[in-house]
Amino acid sequence: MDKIKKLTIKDIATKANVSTATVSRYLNGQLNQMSEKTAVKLKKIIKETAYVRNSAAVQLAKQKSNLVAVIASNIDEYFSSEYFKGIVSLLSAQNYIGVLFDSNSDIAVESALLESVYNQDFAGLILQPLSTEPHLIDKFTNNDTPVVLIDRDIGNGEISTVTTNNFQVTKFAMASFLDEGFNKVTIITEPVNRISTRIERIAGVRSVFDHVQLIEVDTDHLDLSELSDEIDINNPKNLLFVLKERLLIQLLANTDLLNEPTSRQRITGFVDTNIPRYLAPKYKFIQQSPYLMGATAAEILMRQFSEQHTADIKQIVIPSRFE
Amino acid sequence: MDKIKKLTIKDIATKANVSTATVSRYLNGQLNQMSEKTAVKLKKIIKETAYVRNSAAVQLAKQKSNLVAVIASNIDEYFSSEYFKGIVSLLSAQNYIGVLFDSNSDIAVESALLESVYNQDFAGLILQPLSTEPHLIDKFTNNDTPVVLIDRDIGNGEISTVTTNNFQVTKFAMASFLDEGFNKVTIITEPVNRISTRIERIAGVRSVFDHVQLIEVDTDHLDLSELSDEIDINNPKNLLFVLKERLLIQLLANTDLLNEPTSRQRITGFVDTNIPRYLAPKYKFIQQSPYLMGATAAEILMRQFSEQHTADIKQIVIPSRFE
DNA sequence: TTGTACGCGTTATCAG
DNA sequence: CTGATAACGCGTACAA
Repeated sequence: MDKIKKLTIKDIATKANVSTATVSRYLNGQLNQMSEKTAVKLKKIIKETAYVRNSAAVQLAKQKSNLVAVIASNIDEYFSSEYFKGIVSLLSAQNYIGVLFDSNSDIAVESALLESVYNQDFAGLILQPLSTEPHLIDKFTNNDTPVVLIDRDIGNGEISTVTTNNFQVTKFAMASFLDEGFNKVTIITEPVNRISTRIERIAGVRSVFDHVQLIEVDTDHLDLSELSDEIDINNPKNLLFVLKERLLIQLLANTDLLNEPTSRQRITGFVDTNIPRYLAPKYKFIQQSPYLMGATAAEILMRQFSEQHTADIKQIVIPSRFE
Repeated sequence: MDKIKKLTIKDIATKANVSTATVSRYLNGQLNQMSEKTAVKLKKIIKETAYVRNSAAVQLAKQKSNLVAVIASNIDEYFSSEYFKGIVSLLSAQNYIGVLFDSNSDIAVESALLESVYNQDFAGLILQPLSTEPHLIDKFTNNDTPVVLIDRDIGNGEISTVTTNNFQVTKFAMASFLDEGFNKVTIITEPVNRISTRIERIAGVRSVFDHVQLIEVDTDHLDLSELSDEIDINNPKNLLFVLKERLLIQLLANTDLLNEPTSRQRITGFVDTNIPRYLAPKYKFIQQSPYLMGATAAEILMRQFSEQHTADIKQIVIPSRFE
């Protein structure tokens, strides 16, 4: 039951008959600054002793942690956990740790989290933004802390961003439905606010259809009967386009649209999981690639760690599929 | 665009005309060790300057971080994100940070994560275990790092654990179905292995029904037609009991059980979200309280932070509801 | 190529 | 009640 005394860089230095500075150089990959003999010796000893650096000390000396903050707008959603997985898989390969925070779709929470993250010297930040206030992020960039936005844009071109082709893929899908004879689209979404994904998707619909109805609902307090009153359900040329999977599932499960005599697909939307396909195997939906989006965001972030003056801002688009 | 120089404890001490030691005491809440006057003065200055401690320095000095590792067996599941939320809500109130890791249902990954977490001096660990090897956890307890298990037990009574009443609630639900005239149960689950939740649920079924069929499937590669061949689907007295929500949804969406002429509920299971209820509004399912489980685990963990020799091991049970 | 000495911000100890 | 000072473990000028 004894506490295991952890080795320090000093112990390693002593064992190897070199100075701590040399060990430190080895640990930081500055192998060209020492004889090959020394490097080999250190490699052996470190392996044998299973020595690991004390990350607190590293952090204190370097004035940066190995923590990357990831602020999701809602971690309940499959989309979030999936892109978080993508982020973590890349980060951990470079010994960074992804820390997941949840702004819970609440701008005040987001603001508090950003403040807290800022104060903790995180090495970087990946943010799925709620607000469009760039000044919240300026603190980080002024502090040389790289920031990457994911999923949503905030409209200033200063920050690297990973999104999907919301407008294009929506337009593509809508064009397909137009061909099938639809003449009206009812969009069902959570409140649009200034959320770029929703704005772009709606624009995608409007670029194809003239007759567009927009219904904003609250997922947690959805009144289906109230909703169906608003929808022109008996018009077979009215397409339902649902921007959020949970809403889509609820509608698929509770309307008769699935068992239409015409058996024509009259409802579609953005999906994250396979569940909508269980419910309607022959329907086509728009599917994103959250894992890839996360991995990409992490990659961009880490590139900014190494490059000195993070000159090139990148707007990366990971396309979605309509299928 | 200037870098903002962060204040140090030294700066505060100078401004207040006291020593750094005094400031440190104030920061640690040792208010009885100083005059009220000093305390008031410090409070004012710290508020005005918006000073925050450098957590790396704290960590180095205390030899413990403010990070709590949370290792989930699969973060894709709603159950995980929900209990993680519960954990975070309690931790953050005490300035601890929850770090989410995903063992991805892979014992090798779990083992590697534990090793990595151990080396990073996390303040504590909340683990949803895959393996039942206690020696993986001994390292932590030997090191005075508190550990709490969540959802699943590993069978040695040495570690605090938060679970639900898998056996009891299953038994209760089964008794209700027995009353309705069922005489056989088909359990559909992912491979049982040594996972305590699954074992207990199966035992709950067996405590009520004599005729029990067990089918182990792989969620990601589920062949529905193959499955229905195995099930005695035409026997109206055969109940389907599904241990995993994703499987349950898939079955609900793809079988005709929902539209039985008898309109009797012939399928049930454990659920995490409302989705199964969308599909079958009148059915009864077993619902856990993951958020509460997480909050409870965090509370136990934090109690172990303060108490010296974490004497009392607790086995907490958060009951599930059949409704 | 290698070593020394100091800085990083905080806490703990011991002396007043 | 308060202060001085030695750790804590590592990175990095600067020196050799």
